[in-house]
Amino acid sequence: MLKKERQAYIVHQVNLHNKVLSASLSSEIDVSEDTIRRDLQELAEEGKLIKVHGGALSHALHDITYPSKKVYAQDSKKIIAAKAAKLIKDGMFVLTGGGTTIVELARALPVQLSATFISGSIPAIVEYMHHPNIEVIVIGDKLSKNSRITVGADALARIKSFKPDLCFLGINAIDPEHGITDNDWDVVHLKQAMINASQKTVCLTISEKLKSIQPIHVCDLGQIDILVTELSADDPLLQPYKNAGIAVL
Amino acid sequence: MLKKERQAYIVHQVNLHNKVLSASLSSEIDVSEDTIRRDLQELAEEGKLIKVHGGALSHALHDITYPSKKVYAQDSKKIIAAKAAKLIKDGMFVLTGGGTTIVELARALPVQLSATFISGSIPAIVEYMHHPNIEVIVIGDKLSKNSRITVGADALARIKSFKPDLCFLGINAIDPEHGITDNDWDVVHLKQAMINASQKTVCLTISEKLKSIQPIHVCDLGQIDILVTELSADDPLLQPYKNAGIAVL
DNA sequence: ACAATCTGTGCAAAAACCTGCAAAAACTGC
DNA sequence: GCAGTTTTTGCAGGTTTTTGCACAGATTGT
Repeated sequence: MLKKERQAYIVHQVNLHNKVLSASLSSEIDVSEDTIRRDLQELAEEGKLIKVHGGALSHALHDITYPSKKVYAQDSKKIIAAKAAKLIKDGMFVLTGGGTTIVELARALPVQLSATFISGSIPAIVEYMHHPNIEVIVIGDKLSKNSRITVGADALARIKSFKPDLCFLGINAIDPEHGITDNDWDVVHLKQAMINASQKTVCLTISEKLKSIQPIHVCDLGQIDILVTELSADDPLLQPYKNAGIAVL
Repeated sequence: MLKKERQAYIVHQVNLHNKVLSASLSSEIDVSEDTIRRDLQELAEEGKLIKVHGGALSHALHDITYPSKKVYAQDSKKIIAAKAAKLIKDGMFVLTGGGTTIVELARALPVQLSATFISGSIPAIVEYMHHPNIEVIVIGDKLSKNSRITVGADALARIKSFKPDLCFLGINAIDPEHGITDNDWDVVHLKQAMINASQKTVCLTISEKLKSIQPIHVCDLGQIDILVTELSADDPLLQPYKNAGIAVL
């Protein structure tokens, strides 16, 4: 990895998470902490960030206006993203849906990961675009404004033409009895196509949605392979899903 | 391998992957690293890429990671965008390419405009997404990181299936004699497909590029209908294009 | 206060770079 | 066609940059 590239990544991380730790950057990028420190120092001199003991902070954090446009339950989603990111290995083809959890997953991907991501979600694509070693394939079609994902016959047909290793879905409702449900007709079709195309399906959800139901049926529990929540794997809430044969992280 | 050919290959690699390493290029093309270094140096002087220790980076990476950096000649581009926006009427189907000028156009669209935009440029799509009355159709395919636009056979085929009223292209080089030229093989194909599909083609460019030439031919002047620059329509620089039958704004 | 962590400095090895040079290739004018 | 010139390329050398490590001093939290 080039020095400039590394520094660009650090700036990106700072802007994204408002803070970075020297130690975690060091292990992420796989260089010594000394190098990270030297990078932070240079970037601080250029005014790109603010260096503090143990890492660096973004300039925005020092601003008076700390906008509370926080994503709902963002902390939980970060935990989910970190767990899910570990499932992706170098060289994989990964299909992802939309939603804030998927965006968090995109942000949590390690720098050195070299994989191909297929998606129709514009916010997710924007995140993938920033990762140096990730190839992006955009699924085209009409853009649904509220979900910010492409939907329609074209998108469905294109998804069918792939055979990705993994598929990540952020889901709105899951229930041991009724399986996965949703409330948007187009998005339901998309999710079904994605599940059918993929070798393994991973569902991401915050625990709050673990026993909820929406009007449209997406698929039964049998069709999903892995469920990721912010809870620890032995939480009693997850037992019904383990009983259904789903691996729980 | 010819020198020009080699340099074109390097530029293409940079456009595609956002970075190149001197060492890997050297073994790929089978020339010494010194030669690669000299190439990178020349290309950097021409502004085609950014040379760094160990290789080179694309300009796009810098734009992405340092968003504070001003878009080149942004004031001129805002003027161009304002003029171009007037061409779009309610109900139209509009095909747009990529580039900062197109993004400015997207920002300059009036709120009440209700039209359908078709594009493969991610930054442009992000802008369209924010407009309440605009429908967006995304052209899918592999994402070229440098130009942040989808390129490939799929994108070309999809463009051919539309018959939009207008097509807006941000162009890198135009010349009264050689017409429109560019430097990225994939983008050239895209532009050609867009021009052929559309009923009318509108080219946006800052005056600085009015008499410049790039290595790959896109189309002749006869194929474009309207040229928009930041200059006033009676500027002598624009006379050759008016003589060629192009409407100038 | 003390232990753990983080920081700055100096140093050494590796990698990348620059300069000058010479051979080979391409071009030029005759 | 051919001698002379220019361009291109690889190589040898010496220089600079980058990076990891060691160690001593500073900072932090309990």
